[in-house]
Formats: sequence, C-alpha cells, structure tokens
Amino acid sequence: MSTFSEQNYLKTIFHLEQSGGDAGTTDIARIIGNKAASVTEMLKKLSDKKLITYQKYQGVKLTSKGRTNAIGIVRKHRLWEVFLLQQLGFAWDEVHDMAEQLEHIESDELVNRLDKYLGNPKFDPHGDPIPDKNGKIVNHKSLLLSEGTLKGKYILAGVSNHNNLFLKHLSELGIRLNDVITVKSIMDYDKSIAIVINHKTIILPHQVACQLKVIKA
Amino acid sequence: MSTFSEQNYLKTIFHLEQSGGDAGTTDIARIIGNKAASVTEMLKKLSDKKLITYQKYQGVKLTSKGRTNAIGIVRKHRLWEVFLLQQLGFAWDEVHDMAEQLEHIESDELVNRLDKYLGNPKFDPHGDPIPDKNGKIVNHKSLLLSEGTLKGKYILAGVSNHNNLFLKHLSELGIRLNDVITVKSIMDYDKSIAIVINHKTIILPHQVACQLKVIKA
DNA sequence: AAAATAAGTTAGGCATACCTAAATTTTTGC
DNA sequence: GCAAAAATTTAGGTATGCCTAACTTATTTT
Repeated sequence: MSTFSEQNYLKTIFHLEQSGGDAGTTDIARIIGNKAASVTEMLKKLSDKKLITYQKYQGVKLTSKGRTNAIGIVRKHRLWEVFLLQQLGFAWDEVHDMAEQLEHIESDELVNRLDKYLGNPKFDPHGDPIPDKNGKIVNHKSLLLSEGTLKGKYILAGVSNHNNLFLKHLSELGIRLNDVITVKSIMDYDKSIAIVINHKTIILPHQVACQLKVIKA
Repeated sequence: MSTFSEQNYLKTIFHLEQSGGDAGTTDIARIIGNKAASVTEMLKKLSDKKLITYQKYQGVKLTSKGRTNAIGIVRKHRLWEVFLLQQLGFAWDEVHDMAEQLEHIESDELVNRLDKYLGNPKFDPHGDPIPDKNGKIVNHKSLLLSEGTLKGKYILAGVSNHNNLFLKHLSELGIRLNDVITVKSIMDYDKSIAIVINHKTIILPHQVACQLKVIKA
C-alpha cells in the first residue's frame, strides 16, 4: 500500500498537527532527518496520493485518508511499545527504536490481536493515548507541570519529550508514569519547581517541568 | 547493516543449502520471486560484501559470515512464528507472512528477550528447529512418512512444505504437529498410505506423505 | 560431438528516495 | 516598504533494486 518512508512522513505530519502548528517542510525535515529538498519531493508524492493537501510554500495538512493512515501507524507504534515494556520488560527509554520498526508491520489482524492480548491498553508507556481499531483517540486533558499551582497534587500522565536520555534521566530521579506529584514551591528566579514524589523532594528545572504532562489528583 | 533485500537473499540461499543442493541463480529467482537477472546482480553485491562465494555460472555458497547472518534471520522468523501461534493464537497456516516481516526487525536484545519470554522453544510451529543465540541448530533426524514402514508408529515432527493451502489442508484432515501417526498400509498402485491419527483412518496420497517429517515413536 | 535447450550474465532502463547547489518565495527586522 | 534572512522549491545527480532483451555458457539429447 504505502512505503516505510511514506508512513514515516505521514506519522510525522500527524504529530506536528497534534502539537498545534501546521506542518512545514523544514519541521518535517528536522524530525525525519532528511533535507528539506527531499521532503518537498515526498510531499508532492503524498499529495498526488491524496494523503495530504499541499500548496507550494504553504505547508501541508493530512486529508481524512492520510489521517486514518497515520493513526494506524501510531496505533501500532504505541501497542508495540506496551508489548515491549509490559511483556518483555524493557524500560521506557529503550522501546522507541524497536517500536519505530515494528510500527511498519502490516497486518490488521495482528495489531488487533496484539491489542486484545495486551488487555486493550488505553495509553502507552509514555502516557500517549492508543487509538482504538476505529482510529478513535481519547485524549485526557492534561496540563504541564510547569503550569501547576502551588500545593497542587497531580498525577504524572505523560511526557512530551520522548528523547531516550530525558526518559532515562526521569527514571534516575525516580519519576515514573502515574506517580503522584505534589508541588511544594515555585521559584521566582528561574521558574524551577520543588516537588515531592514518592516521599522525595526534587527541584525540577523549568525545562524539565514543562515536559511533564499531569492531571489534577 | 544489511538491507531487507539482502537478508531475503541470504535466507533463501541458506534454505537451499539446507535442503541439499547448492544454490543456483534460477532457484533463488524462483523462490524470491525476482527475475534471474536481478538475482545475478544481487549475488555480485553479496559477494563483494563477503557474505557468499560466487563464481560466474557456478552457483553460490554462504561464507561463514553469510551463514551467521542468515541463521540470525531464520532464528527471528521462527521465534516470531512461535509468538504468533502460542501467544496470539494464530493458526500455523497464518503466521508465515507476518513472520516474513518480523524477521527483519533489528535488535539482538529484542530477539533474545522474546526467546526467553516464549520459554526458549526448540522448534517452530512447522517443526523447524530454532537456532539458539549462538547460531547453533539442533536438527532432529527425521524421515519422511513416505519412507515409513508398515505398522510403524511415528510422531509428526515437521512439514517440509510451508504453503498455506497445504498447511490448512492438513489442519482440515485433523493432522497437527506432534500427533502420533500409525502406518496401516501402503498401496502398491500409487504409494498412497493409510494411516491412523487421533483414532481416525486417513488415506494420504504419496504427494502429501512425502511432505511429512516424522520420527519413530 | 553437434544441435537444442536450459541456465546464467550483461547491457540498458525505470522507480524510489535520498542528496547538493542554485533559484525562488515568504517572513522578519528596521 | 524594502532589504536581509529564512523557508521552500527546482534542477540535476546518486545508490538500490528491480525489469526486459539480447547474449554467453553449461547441460542435455540424440
């Protein structure tokens, strides 16, 4: 149906759309790791296939068909991540590269059985929602810890940075998904936040706090 | 390291070597589904990479490096087949195409953890041996049911034809891996064989019997 | 052993998906 | 609003891996 490369582009455009902005050539190039010229070329191809709408110099948008396609890839990626963590015991900073390969395995029956096998999980190890087989995505409305109020109690619902080093750093700080976080103080000086998590007090730089998605406890 | 295509060629050459003959261009082309000219081209590339030894018009042989490589792919293929059958409940005639994709996932850690997760299985759903992490393969010395003796009791240890329709046919006849097979009579006329399996008597055409690998019970 | 057939190779093309360098369009800063 | 900077596209090139058609080598048949 579509090549690995096309799938990667669609997924990337989907992620860019999810995080607010519209997808520009340079953004896509940066994320995928290709040069802008290569991206332009692929955008033309995806446009010809009616997977995106594309007007020169104006950025791109997924069509309904393109979005369905992208969501299918995201679904597979996140389900395989759950498998790797839950069944094979990998850590959350180890699963990305493998899932990046596994997301391209083609078989609807396989992904649906995997879903069931894993107990129809709603979120992946990074707290991202797993689309159901119809492509429906339930987003829980989280805020960033950096936007939290003093004395607030929160639950860590996700991370917006999937970088392996960042994830490993959180692990080393003893911060895990679904942990309860209590905001103790917010420093005027640099917006760093003192939190209590698992009976430990940690000062989180703003740069870290603004990557943590939380919901009110 | 190597492309999907290269991996497919190595695997194919490995299978051809396993089944006795040396691997010729046309055989490889037939199995992979490419034209002979394309095969010749790839053989040159594999030879340049020291994965096979190749002399024009003389067929090919895997080098030690090539064999190690091929065994790695076979190991992954067979482990994923076990996963699909044992964990996800697929039938033995459904797993091949998916395993064909999964065998290309690159991560030694993943395959080793999968191996352990599955209980270090020694054979795949078709009775083929699964190489261990060092590439060691234990072949059980089986014979073909078509070579069996009258009144012999055998255990179905494998099938030498992995065609989906053939496998489905066996399932429909109620023939499964590890079943006990008793040879009741062998017809002079066409070498077809009457067997008893799971208390049922079945007449197997020679064409079927010679695809069943059995060991003495 | 020569002729016929089969097997394998070479030559020249094509599509995908990258690239660099140069040209163009859009955005930004003054 | 105009020039500089940034973003994007075009043009032309490369490697992979496939193809067909024509040719060469090996094998089989008689």
